[in-house]
Amino acid sequence: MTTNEPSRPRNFIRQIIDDDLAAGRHPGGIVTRFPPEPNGYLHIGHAKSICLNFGIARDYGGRCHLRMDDTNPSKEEQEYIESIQADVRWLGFDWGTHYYHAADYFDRLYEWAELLIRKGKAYVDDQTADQIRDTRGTLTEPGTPSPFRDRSVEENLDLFRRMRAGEFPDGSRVLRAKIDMAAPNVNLRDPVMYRIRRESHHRTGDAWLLYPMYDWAHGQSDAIEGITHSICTLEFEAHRPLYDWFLEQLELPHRPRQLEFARLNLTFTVMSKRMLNELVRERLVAGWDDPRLPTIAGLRRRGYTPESIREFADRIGVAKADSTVDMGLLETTIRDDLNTRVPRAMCVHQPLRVVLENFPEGEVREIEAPNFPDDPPKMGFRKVPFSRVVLIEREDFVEQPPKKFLRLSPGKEVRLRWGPVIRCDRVVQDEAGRVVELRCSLDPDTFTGPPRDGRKIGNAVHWVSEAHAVPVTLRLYDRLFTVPNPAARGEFKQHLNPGSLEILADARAERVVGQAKPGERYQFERRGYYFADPQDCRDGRLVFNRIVPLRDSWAKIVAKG
RNA sequence: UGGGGCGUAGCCAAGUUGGCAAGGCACGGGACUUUGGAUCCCGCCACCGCAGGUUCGAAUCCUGCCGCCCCAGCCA
Repeated sequence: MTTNEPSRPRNFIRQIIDDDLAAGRHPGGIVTRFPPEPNGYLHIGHAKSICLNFGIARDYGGRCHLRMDDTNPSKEEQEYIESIQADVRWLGFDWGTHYYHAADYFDRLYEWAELLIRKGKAYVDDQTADQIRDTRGTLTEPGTPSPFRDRSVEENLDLFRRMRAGEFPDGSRVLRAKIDMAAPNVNLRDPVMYRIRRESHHRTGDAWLLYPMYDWAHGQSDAIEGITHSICTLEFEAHRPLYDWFLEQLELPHRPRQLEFARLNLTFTVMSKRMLNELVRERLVAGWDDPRLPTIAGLRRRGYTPESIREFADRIGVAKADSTVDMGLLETTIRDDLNTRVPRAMCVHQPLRVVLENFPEGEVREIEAPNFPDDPPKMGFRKVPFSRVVLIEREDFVEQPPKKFLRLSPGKEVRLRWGPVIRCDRVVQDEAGRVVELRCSLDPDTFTGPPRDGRKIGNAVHWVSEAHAVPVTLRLYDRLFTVPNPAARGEFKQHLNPGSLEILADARAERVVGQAKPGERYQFERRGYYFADPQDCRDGRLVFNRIVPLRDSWAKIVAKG
């Protein structure tokens, strides 16, 4: 690229908007909307849409509305509305005063429905749901018209008003658009516009028992709000002719344009509301905000930042081809984000006692260590207490080291990060042969620099002073499923990863970590990025969620043999 | 032998009017390193779904074929 412009996400939708603008089509500016149905929690697929819609509004100096697509009283709940608002805000977007509900348009929609009836473009159908389905035809055969299709305008109006007044039982009649029962696009075979449902609506209460269908409500809602580009996912592409048809019949001055893009799929997880719902309901996860879930709430609880999710949305792009993004890309993105903004600290996950025999008992040496070694001034320093007994990671000691092993083993040396070089002199085992302690000696000249004799020390391992260690609980999260595409075939729950959560209750962190506030993040050196759980850090107990492990190239070498 | 979409490297994805294939991730190699982290270099043999055609020249235009996705809720 030879352009010096900061790379703006380019995609076919922005292309279309550019063209529209160039043609002078939107003098009032660009208006988009994010229209979730409040019947579940938002997930990262929604985040893609949110970033797209709000991102466009931001970049084109327009606005983006948040609209609850609440046309179905039986599935929607207040809890979801609140979570949706919280999630969009957390992602960093602001709808200003433009918060709406499709339900707020029920009156207008009703008036417009009467208008369609008067134009002879809609009729009341007395058939049962089964009859309607049976007469819709198939994908290859046309449907057959309802016997009620040609009622008079007067009769239709009368019936429709009585439907509204509650004279008929649920499901007994519907209002249908009169389009074409032989249309090759089945969505145009006289789609249902209204159904009767005696249910309280979370917003309109018992004011209505007539509820509009999505197709009838959506485009009109867009038109009412002055939406210029109504961006939705691919499965609505076949609905676009219907979307346009309603708008055309109503002869509204404002004509929003529907555009469709491919929804996000991610490997090793599921994104469908149904499956997510099942996992939560059956307690296979701890709730909608379980850190293993791809929900916004889950990612937030895990410790992901809104910046990383926005960056992820930019990296994956927007197109029309069905695609499944590698979970590794999300992980890389959060690592990149956290790398430069989170302080480092040491935390031993599974401690092994190391006694430094030539260091005086009772003496404590305060070591100054940079919080961000790549650029120390950026985050300053903290004091790390050092004493005769330290704890190191069990896996950093191996009695019979494989080739290329750079950590500790009998007779070998290793550096304690920011501390001295130590040599393993003796291994203490219990009756079962399990290593319980290492007796080591340190090289006092190496506290602040390399060995004077120039000998090379392979690696530095993290450690904590036993006497100063702060106990922490670590929750190591891993992918929720063991296969790349759990939703593919069969029962997705069969592929749940039994190791998706490992709890380490005996981890020990260095002193500074004891001051961590809920919601703070650290990079525990050589292990990964961690997040002090906002809810479970209580009564002085520290619980950290592993956001993502560090890249582990040693594991890769081992795996290759 | 319905309609609507989509097919560019293992995964995403740019490719405006045809001029002769961006970038990211992953992967491989190297440099550097008191995180086997980070960073920096280099590489990643692309029959642009396939086959024809038009053209001096096609991922881009034309024709035919193949594959995948969506649609037959009084769900959204």
